[in-house]
Amino acid sequence: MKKELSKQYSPAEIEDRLYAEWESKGYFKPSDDKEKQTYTIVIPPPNITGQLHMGHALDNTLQDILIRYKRMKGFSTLWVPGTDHASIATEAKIVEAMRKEGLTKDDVGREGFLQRAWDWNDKFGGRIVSQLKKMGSSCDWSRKRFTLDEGCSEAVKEVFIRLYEKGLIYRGKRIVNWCPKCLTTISDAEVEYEEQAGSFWHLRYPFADGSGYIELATTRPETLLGDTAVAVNPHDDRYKAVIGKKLILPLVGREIPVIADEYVESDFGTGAVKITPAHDPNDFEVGARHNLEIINVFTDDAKIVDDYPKYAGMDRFEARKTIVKDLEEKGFLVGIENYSHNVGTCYRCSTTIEPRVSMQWFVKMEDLAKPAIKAVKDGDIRFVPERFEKNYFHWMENIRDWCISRQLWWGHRIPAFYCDECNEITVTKEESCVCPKCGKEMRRDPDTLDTWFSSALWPFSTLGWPHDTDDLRRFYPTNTLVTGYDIITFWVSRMIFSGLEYTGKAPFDTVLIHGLVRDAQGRKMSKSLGNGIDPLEIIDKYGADALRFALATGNSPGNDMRFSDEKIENARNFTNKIWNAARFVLMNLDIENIELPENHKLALEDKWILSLYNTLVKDVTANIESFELGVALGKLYDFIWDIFCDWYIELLKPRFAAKGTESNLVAQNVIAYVLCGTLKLLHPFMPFITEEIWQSLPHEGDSIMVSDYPEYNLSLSFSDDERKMDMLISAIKAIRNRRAEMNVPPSKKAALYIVTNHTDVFSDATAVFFEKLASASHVVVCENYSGDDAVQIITDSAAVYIPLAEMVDFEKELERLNKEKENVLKEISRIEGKLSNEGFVSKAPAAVVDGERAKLSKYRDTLTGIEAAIEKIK
RNA sequence: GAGGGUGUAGCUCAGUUGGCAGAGCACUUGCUUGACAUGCAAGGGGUCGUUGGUUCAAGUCCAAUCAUCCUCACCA
Repeated sequence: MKKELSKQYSPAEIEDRLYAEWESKGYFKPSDDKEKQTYTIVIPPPNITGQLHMGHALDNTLQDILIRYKRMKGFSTLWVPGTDHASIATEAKIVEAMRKEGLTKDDVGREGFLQRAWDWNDKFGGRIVSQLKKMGSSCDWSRKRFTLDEGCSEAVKEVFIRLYEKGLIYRGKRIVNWCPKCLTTISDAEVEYEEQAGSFWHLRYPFADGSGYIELATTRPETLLGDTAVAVNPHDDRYKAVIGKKLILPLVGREIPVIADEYVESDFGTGAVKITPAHDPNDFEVGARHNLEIINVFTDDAKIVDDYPKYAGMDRFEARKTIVKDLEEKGFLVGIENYSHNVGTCYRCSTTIEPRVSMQWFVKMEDLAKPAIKAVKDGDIRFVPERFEKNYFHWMENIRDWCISRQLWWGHRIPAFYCDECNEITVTKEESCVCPKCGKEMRRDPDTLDTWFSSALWPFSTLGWPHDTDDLRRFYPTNTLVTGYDIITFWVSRMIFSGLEYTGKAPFDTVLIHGLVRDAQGRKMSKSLGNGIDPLEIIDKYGADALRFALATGNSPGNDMRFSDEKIENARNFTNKIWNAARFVLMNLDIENIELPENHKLALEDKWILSLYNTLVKDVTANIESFELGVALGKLYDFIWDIFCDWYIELLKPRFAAKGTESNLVAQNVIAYVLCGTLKLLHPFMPFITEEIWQSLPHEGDSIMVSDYPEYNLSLSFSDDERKMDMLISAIKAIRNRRAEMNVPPSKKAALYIVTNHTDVFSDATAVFFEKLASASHVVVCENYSGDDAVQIITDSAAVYIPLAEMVDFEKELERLNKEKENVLKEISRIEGKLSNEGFVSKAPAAVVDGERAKLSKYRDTLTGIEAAIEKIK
């Protein structure tokens, strides 16, 4: 049972071994007992393109804390793992890899391309899984899923068909965001706007009848080729007369009308706007209202189309220069103004988005959004912290239809078929079909679905939906969703409306939001900056527990955090501290079983540590229940380091030296009991080290991870003894303090005379503490001290005299005492002021008032002591 | 344009329901004290951004203001 432990903790030796044991024993799977209450988390599936980064490390640490806690609390827990095919990101990587081989998508064809994509998944999908295992994540790997596996694909088809039949999915010619590099549409949510310095070109368009010009301004002169009108505000007096007149489009020569539309703001620019329905979302709407022609001027990759021979094949930015030059030469350019404006870019490749009119599939959002808003308003789902509900509402209340078709191959192919003969559309789960009207073989839509369409179904598709499986009945709805604030709109909101629409239930009850992990300077970690930190390197160097500690401690929900060397070193030091505390305990342990502390004749310090431990159990439990994981971990840190190590272990050393005594036996039982319980409290946060130590201690059961979580126990609450121990501790600290002030080395032992009313506390039994911890040669508790030439240390419960007269400068000592007296008097008058305030005494809770009274009496005792000391010196 | 976050020790950040301001790192001093120098002990260092308000009591609640960061929308 007992092992020799090395002086320094070496995580590398134990982590992989323990993880393999846990997994092989099936601890990650839910309990077989189907009556047990369940607790379920689905993992935010990492993309198969990447490897684990610090964001994942944080996200999964938090999930593992929750799932391990609930497992120990007796829930049947399930953490469903999996990966996301990440259509656009993966496809871009494969295209890039092929480019290096000199190949294009068309060269290898759809089948060939998909083969490459699956190969990619085999190669990289598994890597992220092994990285999650390194973190200690207790996922049920037997239930691992992939957004593109058979089951998820079936769920996607089912949803598509249901929505189509309900009229909530439609196909339409709309203006969409087109990425000319990725060669696909992207949704509104996937567009990132960035401020760019640009120009405002003032142009003039001549009237067809030769009666002068109308002046307008544009940031995109190259789209002039597709202009089909110029719009003004109907109430703009400057232009009322010209509404309906024709203009000649410069360079092109086409006749276009002047139209009136409320969209135009009279006081912006010249009050006249060129309208290009094919290449601007607002213009598209104006065009629709006025029945304007839609003239597309760009190819897929944003080059000018062949219809304009002079510019054909030019890139849009090159065309801009040429067109501006031509306009200038022909006298249509009035001037150029510097102008900074927001430009939409692709969230994957940062290429400037080209709005483009095309036939796409959309999800009609209005009806889906309403119940999703209600579920959060009603509290069926809550966000932690709550403030993110506002973001959610804002997004949901202003939602526009969701463009779901993507011109990509890697993804769920849209289950729609078209008849080239009679234009019939059929939506079906089948892989091919013939036209129900004319019997001709139908052509399948070549496009795939937005990758978020499948991740929106993740909480239930992973459990077997649309089939009514055991897992779905047992584990759905899930409980907590843990994710970063950056994907609330992309993912969380879509899971909520999807869950409500297809299963009739909110997919989870709580959304725990965390922030970003930034570098030590507070910068976002990114590839381009090269400031990313690899969690696996950290694990190799410091261990997974240290990494988990560094990520979980001092972090509060929804807030960004910095990751730094100091933080991880502190975490590593903490693991080492725990290791050595355990090592000390084991060195002094010869009991085979830990007996409950109630059965023993407990010493003061035993009751004190048990009482503090008991409070810790209550606090940590409450903090975890309310998702204050950082606070809970902070309390564990303080208890282990400051209370357990720095005090209790030190207090016990004399008893451990006295082998074979009853007191020694009691000490063994109490310290083992407290250590064991504390390890359990810490286990969800730091699973490896706690398991390794727990296995070395006397224990029942096979693993700490399936042991019972400690419960608050009223019979371990000893408030009197806490107070008594505090008297001793503050006396010891005061003595140390004085000795340090006087530069007395610890090796210089001195006699202590303690004058006190609390002879039950300052007694023969506790004298040894002063010898061990306050450098006392011997301790005398007496009614009063009559010897002269002593250093006097006054606490609220005792006056301590150290005959060290030769080391003390009396004048300095008097000065110090007077200063201390002044401080105490200040405190006394502060509290007296408070207590003489009628409002405070009558309105504040009795406990607070009593607390103040007790403090006052302590300070008065201290004052008496100080005054006596001053008297003595004089 | 709309919404939100943050502002606490030199630095990075906690601070749960309002009840005497905390940690880590850094700094000063002293310690090879029988688990740990990845350690022990003692210490210095804060008008809790600013101004008002509510309250017996405000870092905490309210209002305003300054600084800073973010999200959403977007006017050509």
